[in-house]
Amino acid sequence: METTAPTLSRKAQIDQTATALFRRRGYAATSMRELAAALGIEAGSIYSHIRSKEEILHRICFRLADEFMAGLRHATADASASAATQLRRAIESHVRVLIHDADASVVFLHEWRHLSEPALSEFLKLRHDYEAAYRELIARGVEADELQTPDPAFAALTLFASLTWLPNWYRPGGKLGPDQIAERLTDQLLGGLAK
Amino acid sequence: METTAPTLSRKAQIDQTATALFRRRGYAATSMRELAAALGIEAGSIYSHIRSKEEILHRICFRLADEFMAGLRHATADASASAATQLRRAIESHVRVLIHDADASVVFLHEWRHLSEPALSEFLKLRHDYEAAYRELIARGVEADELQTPDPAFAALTLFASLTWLPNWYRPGGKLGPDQIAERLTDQLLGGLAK
DNA sequence: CCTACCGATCGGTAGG
DNA sequence: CCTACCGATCGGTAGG
Repeated sequence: METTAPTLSRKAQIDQTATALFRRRGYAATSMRELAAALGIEAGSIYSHIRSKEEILHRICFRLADEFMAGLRHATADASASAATQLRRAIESHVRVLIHDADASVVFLHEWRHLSEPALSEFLKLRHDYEAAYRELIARGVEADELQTPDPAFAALTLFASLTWLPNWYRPGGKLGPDQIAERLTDQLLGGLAK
Repeated sequence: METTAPTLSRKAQIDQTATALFRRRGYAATSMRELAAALGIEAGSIYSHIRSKEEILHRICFRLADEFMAGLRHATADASASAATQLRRAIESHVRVLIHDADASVVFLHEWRHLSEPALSEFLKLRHDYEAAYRELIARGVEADELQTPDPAFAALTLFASLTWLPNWYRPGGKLGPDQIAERLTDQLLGGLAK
């Protein structure tokens, strides 16, 4: 019987193990020697697969940025769908990424500030565009009278807040799945506004 | 004319400067030499006022825990007030601490994990009790039919999410003051539920 | 509060 | 992938 677990390349193993460590202890507090120990090799050996510690962080942050962006594009691809529907789909996609790639998501959310320039500015621009797209969706929904909220900007803030907080409480196998979480967020945070 | 600015003790200056640095760069990524430079003294000199780097973090985290706890106690002291009123007052108090002590609040919210035992466990217990008190308030409000929400536990999560996210967007002098933010949070997050 | 320093650890490299 | 090591920097201390 052959093994079914796909064999990760050493580089992929490094990324995966580093992601878990960066999440648990923070990027700055994680040493390359800890990472090496977790991989069962010596510290120096890591550098035949990667160039620097920050390169790992860079890869994690921008890979996740890509995933979130791709989900958003997919959710808004159907121009015939209402803004409310596009928003719900976007939230669902975001929640799925958070849940499916939980460790990397938390690193993406909290450790990006340790990127140095010019990566830091690139990252912030991506995040700004992502958030702007959500604000735009909410604004369109309000304008089309599909959504109602007393303060669209505030609604967007609470939405991002809840999405960012999710990894702090979500446990796989809990009573709420991705779809139900997305539904609750869409309904409750935006004022139960899907009319 | 006498100076009105109160002269901070050197220890208080160290705490204040460290708080700003810990917020901006993170606890682990902030060195005592950076802190010393920001204070205009040499690194070794800091240690005539404090015992260790972690002692500073400890003081920040537990001072803020005290502030949040005291606000909660004050908000719930009037037993004749409804649960909804107590909840609104508690949120107002929390928002005021976040805004008034912004740097320290962010350190409290994100850098506590660098505390070592037994402080870490003490801290987590305080936070757990604090969150439990909010869940209790929400549950009492729902039971008394003063609040309505499809899922009280979920409402509590979105509330903490929004409170934790606030320092990320709040700018002093913006259009929303503490009271209005607290009102929006109470109304919008809990389903516009103050009947 | 400074000078001078401690041992430990950091990210990273050379050579095999 | 390991051994052996680099210079830099870390938190912290002794002595004045």
